[in-house]
Parts: sequence; C-alpha cells; structure tokens
Amino acid sequence: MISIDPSDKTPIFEQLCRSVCREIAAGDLREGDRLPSARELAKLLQLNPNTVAKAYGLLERDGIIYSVAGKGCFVAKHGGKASEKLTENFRSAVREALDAGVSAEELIEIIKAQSKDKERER
Amino acid sequence: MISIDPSDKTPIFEQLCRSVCREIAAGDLREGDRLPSARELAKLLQLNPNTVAKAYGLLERDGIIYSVAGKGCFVAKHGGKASEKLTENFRSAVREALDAGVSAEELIEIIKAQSKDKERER
Amino acid sequence: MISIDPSDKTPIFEQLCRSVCREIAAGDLREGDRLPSARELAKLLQLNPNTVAKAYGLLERDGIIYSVAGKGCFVAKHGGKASEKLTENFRSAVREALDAGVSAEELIEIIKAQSKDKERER
Amino acid sequence: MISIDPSDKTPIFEQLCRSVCREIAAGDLREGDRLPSARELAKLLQLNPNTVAKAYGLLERDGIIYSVAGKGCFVAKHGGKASEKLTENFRSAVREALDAGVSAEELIEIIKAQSKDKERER
DNA sequence: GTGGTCTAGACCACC
DNA sequence: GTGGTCTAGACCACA
Repeated sequence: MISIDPSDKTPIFEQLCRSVCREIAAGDLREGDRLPSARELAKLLQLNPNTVAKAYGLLERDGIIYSVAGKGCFVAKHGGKASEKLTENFRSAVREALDAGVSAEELIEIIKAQSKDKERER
Repeated sequence: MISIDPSDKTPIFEQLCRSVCREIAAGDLREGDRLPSARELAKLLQLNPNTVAKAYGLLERDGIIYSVAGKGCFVAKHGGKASEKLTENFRSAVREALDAGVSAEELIEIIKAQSKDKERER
Repeated sequence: MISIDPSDKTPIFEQLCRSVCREIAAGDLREGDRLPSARELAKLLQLNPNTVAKAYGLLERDGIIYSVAGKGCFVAKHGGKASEKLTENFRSAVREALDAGVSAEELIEIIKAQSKDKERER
Repeated sequence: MISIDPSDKTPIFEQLCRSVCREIAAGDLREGDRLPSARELAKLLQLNPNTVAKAYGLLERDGIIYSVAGKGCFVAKHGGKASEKLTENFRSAVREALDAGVSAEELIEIIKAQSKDKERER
C-alpha cells in the first residue's frame, strides 16, 4: 500500500515517490502494473490530486514509471532504478562523511549499531 | 578554509556549521582558536551577517564554540562534539534507509564501493 | 506489422496513422490492399475500437486510404502521400529548431551523426 | 528577453524553458547570471508564478540553472546543455524519420529548403 | 474515466 | 524579498 506520514517533515510528494519505489523494490508492484490514478490515490490519502501528480511526474522522469494519458500510470521496466532511488540520500550522506574525513570502518560501525537497535524494537 | 556551495540545497547557515566542524575535526582549528568574526566572514563569503551569526549561535548552543562579548568566538574543548555533528546527517540517512526496507548489508556494500572510488581519485 | 508503443507520448491514433504510412512507404502495403478492420485491429492491439476508427478516418481524409461501406478500408493510389505524412513531423521540428535560432549547419551535423550511429547498429 | 507566444499550442512552461535556453545559447545569459524571479517574470508575462516555477524547476533538474532559496535562480556552468535541449525535439524527429526509412540526404534537402524559405521571409 | 496544464491563493524556511 | 510546497478548482485532449 502506498502511504504517507503527515507528521514527517519531508515533502509529501517525495514520501509518495519513496513509497512507490518501496513497493516496486519489494516486488509488490511489478513491470506493467497500473498505479492507482492520481485522483483516486489523492482521495484515499486525503491529498490534492496535484500533489500526487507531481510525485508521479517525478517518478516518470526518473524512468521508474510511465504515464499514458487517458489510461493511467504504469511501472516501467526498471533496472533497479527504484531501489537506487531509495538509497540516493544515503549515497550522498556517505560521500559527505567520507569527504569530511570519517573512515569507512566508522560508518560501517554506525550502520551495525543502528541495525541492532532496529531489531530490538521488534 | 570555511567555504560555501551556493548550488547546494542545504541551508547556508548549516553549511557554515558543518564547515567549521570539519575544520575542527581535521585539526585545522584547535581548542581556544579564534574564529573569524561574523562580519568578517560574511564579507569574505559574500553572505548576510545574520546568516553567519545564526550559524555561530547554533555552534555555541551545541557547545562546539563559545563566544566572548567584544572579543569574538573561540573553539571550545570537547572536540569530539564536532565530529559527532558531522556524522549526525549520516546517522539519519542510515535510519531512513533502514526504515525504507534496505538491508544493512546493502548499505555496507555502498560504503565500500564509494570508499574504493575515493581511493582511485587520489 | 502495425504496432503501438504505449509509453510513447504521441496519441495512439496518431501512432496508428504513422504505422500504416510506414507500411505503405516500405511497400509492405500496396495500392488496393485491404487493411485489417477497425474491430479486428483493436482487438489485436488491445485498443478501443473508437481509437482505430479515428485513425482510419484521418487517413481517409488525407487520401491515403479509402473505405468501402461493408467491405473495409483499402490503400489508395498516390502512395507518395504516405511518405509525405511521415516527414511532416520532421518538417515542423526543423521549423521549430530554426525558429529557436539553431543554424541549418548544426542540424545537418546532427543528422549525419545519427545516421552514422544507425549504420553502426547494423 | 524571455518571452512566450500565447497562440502557440506548446505548453507555456515549455516555451519558457526554451526561451531561457535560447538566451543562454545566444550568450545573453551567462554562467552565474541571475534569472528574473518567478514572481517577477510571472507578473511581466501575465502568468501564474507556479507556471514559471515549474519551468525553472525543470531547467534545474536538467542542470541548466540552479536555484537558491531566498536568493533566486542562476544559470549553471553548462556544457552546452542549453543548446542540446533546444535541439532535443529535432533529434528525436531525426531518429523517427531514419527509422521510417527516409534517407539522410532527403532530410538534409528538407532542411536546406526550409532554411532558404526562412531567409526569404526577412 | 485518465493524465496534463494552468490559475489562484495560501504557508513555510531562508536570507 | 526569494524559492518550495500544498490546496482548490478549472479546462483540455485522449481513450
């Protein structure tokens, strides 16, 4: 299910992009599958159709979905573009940290620590 | 040198904070060293003095620098806080990626790849 | 074969027109040949029969095909019109580029480059 | 001057993109130059600021300009990206024509003819 | 019905 | 003041 968290400060349209990418990366949405229409999803999530349209437009320009006027939006053949997009922010954070002189080992330690924290939460 | 990238989307005051932290973490600025005055730095980087003042204010609040009225701003003890602040962003990126369902292994792979890329550049 | 690319932004009825013109220009369809019926083609390409009918209507209006009530649509004489229609788009793109201030020489360069690329693909 | 033609059927935001690209390609706008603010340009051209913002946003994602919140939009260092964008439609029209079996020579003839027509108009 | 475009007017952070 | 985001409601071509 595509969803958003209103308390999250990241823009809604970006939350939508990520949510769709997650569905694709997880295999819940596959090549050729039709996404809910912008209006439909907007009503479902209590959003303005324009906001959904913006998200869909961005996903299209990234080659993750394609839109057909009058028919709907469909997931494109994606060579892992969806999961790439999910790790986009992470990649730039890594670059930044490395540039700042933090060693790769330290970064990996941080990941392991947070990963354990997350397991505990379950 | 404290510097700014105008095309970077992160707010300028935050770029300033990070830049100062980087200098401290790298040892170019040491405990007790005096930072350039807000007005000085503003003129140098073509910025609004308020922006620099805001950055200095945040750094002081975080205990990374301290200000002496009429004399200027100086690097505080506890240099560790500076490098902590640098990895802050990285931590949140990790959390975000894990929440998005990316595995810790994948993230570690990305770090290793980027780390190698960086070595090659040398 | 008459075919359609759903991810292509040009309207489907126009894709149909061009596809038919291409068949004629290539000699795969000749004067007097019968086209598949609108219903037939619609089922084959998973389209709305109205869409196919619209395309056939336009082709008839342009004198490229003619319809005989109760019998079907047939390729008209004057095959030259088909290839004219194919270069129509190109002509308007040229006009657009020239209006935008691009020189004829630059455009010719682009053609030569793409033409070479295409040879290489073989 | 950035301008639009209301009688032109191509979307306004795209006309804006092209107009800016033309200014850059012609050298009237250079690296680092500031574009008119979205609101300013909107008032000037009798448009909605959102429409201008959309155009600016697209130019930014194409790396032709970059925006700084609170300051404005500036033309980026462009490796000819602006003129590439101007010929984008032309390139795809060429590909299409070549795929349809039209020879490069024929296309060049068409350009020469249209180029002459345009000269006559002067 | 769909997506695409446009307008109008609002709020926000940043400078 | 700037750009960025969001909402509301309108019109269009296409299917």
